Amino acid sequence: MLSIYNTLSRKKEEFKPIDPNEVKIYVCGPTVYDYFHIGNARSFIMSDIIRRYLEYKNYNVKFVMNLTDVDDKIIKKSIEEKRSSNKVAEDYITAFMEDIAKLKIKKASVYPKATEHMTDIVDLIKALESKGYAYNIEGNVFYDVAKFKDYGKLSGKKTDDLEVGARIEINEEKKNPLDFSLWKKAKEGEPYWDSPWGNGRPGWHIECSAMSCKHLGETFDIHAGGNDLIFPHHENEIAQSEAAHDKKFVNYWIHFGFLNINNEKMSKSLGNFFTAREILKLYPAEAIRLAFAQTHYGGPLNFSDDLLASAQKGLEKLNNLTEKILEELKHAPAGGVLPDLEISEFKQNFESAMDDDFNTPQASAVIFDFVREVNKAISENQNLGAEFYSGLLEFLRKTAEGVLGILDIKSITDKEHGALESDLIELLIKLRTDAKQNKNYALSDKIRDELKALGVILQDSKEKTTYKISKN
RNA sequence: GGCGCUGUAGCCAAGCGGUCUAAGGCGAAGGUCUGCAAAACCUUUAUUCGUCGGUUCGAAUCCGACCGGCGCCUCCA
Repeated sequence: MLSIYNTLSRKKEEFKPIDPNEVKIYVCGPTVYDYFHIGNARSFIMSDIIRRYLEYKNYNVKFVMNLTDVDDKIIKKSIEEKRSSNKVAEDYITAFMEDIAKLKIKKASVYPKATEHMTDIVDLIKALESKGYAYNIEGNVFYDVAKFKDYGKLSGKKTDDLEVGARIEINEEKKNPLDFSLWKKAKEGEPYWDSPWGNGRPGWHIECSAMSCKHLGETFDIHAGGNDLIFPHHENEIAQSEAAHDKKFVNYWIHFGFLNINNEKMSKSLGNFFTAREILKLYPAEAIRLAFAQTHYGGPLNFSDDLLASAQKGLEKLNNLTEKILEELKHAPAGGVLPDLEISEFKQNFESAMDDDFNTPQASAVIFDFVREVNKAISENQNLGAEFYSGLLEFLRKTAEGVLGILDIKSITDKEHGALESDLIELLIKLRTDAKQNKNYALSDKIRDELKALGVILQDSKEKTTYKISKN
């Protein structure tokens, strides 16, 4: 049984999708005015793991991530760079897709863009207006927060408290400082769309309400995003969608903790960020994913080089074992020995960890327990059967690779060199082994050193010498 | 001021009433293997969970106070 911590109730709840076979998820995607940073990547990666686990559990997952491609920041950037805001958005969408792919994040079912949903957005605002939740002041349309009695139910805020403590700039036009823009009147030089209130563009919050409804329906299962979106963004989405449709908007709200740097939130405005692409030049996606998976998604995580370095180090263990399994699978006899190791137990532990509000730290601990126990079994037994090894591989394929995305079996299979190269290396190893047997250590060490200089690392074990290509 | 998160070994981090003399990763120390080395693998590594009280047969886990870190209330994943 899967349980999920729901921000709405502040409790773990049993997960029951509306349709028993299909899960509908909406995750707030990027505003495409820049490369996304590694803190944003945490939300994307964690929502990817959630999605993958639901698929592991045989749900059909409809996963929607919006792209905000019209916004103040994009306009600002387009002015700075003297090119159309369309072009700015387009370029960063391309970059976004590249980075997402490098992080091994599965593609969403749909990436709806705000600019392609103007009709839906306008219709939604019209519906709110006709129900008395919106008011128009000279082409600027605002949501009337006072009309929505449940306002604050997600963030736990009371409108009174907000009014007292808020640092909201008083806008003379608005009835209430909490009211937010649904439609912004176009200013000189800005992109605009036609609407019943005149030329303008949508506010940020309404996009998500309109697009989630369009692609997932008026009520759907899971809505996820960063902690900082709880208020006001998600609160406003609820206000818009529930006021317009008179039904519950979302059943489960999931929020991700921040990635901090020196215990401070990583953010564009503080300037203390690294882009995901920078980090991807230093570490493989698997290391980044493991580093994130080793902390629960809801808590804060302090980002550092050390964090990624130790994750990468840990990953080598997993890769070594996988490599060993693949190697053994080539020779292992059918019907060989089956050691006393219950793969099903690890599978069960993995599932119960993930079932408990996606406890990825526990789940990755299960993977490492598995690695240790398998290594032990391999060293204690001889002549292990092919059936055993393929069972191991199957487990890793489904869990470490399939759900957590911390293993890439194919990259281990595809050695980065051709058949000729591997034959030549094998030849040198053979010559070195002969030299060793003749106790010509000067020569054997020379071969080892020269190969190392070329990035080929030899590893002697009892029966044979193997090699590894080190990536520079 | 309001709302929320958080404090567990040298570092990162699960656990949230008994199976905890507390997972897992990094690091460190031993060991196996080896001509040597490297790698790999194995083993060990917190009687203790910010502090002080309380509840309980029993608390890292619940309650209270205090101390410390962070975030949201303005765009932000």
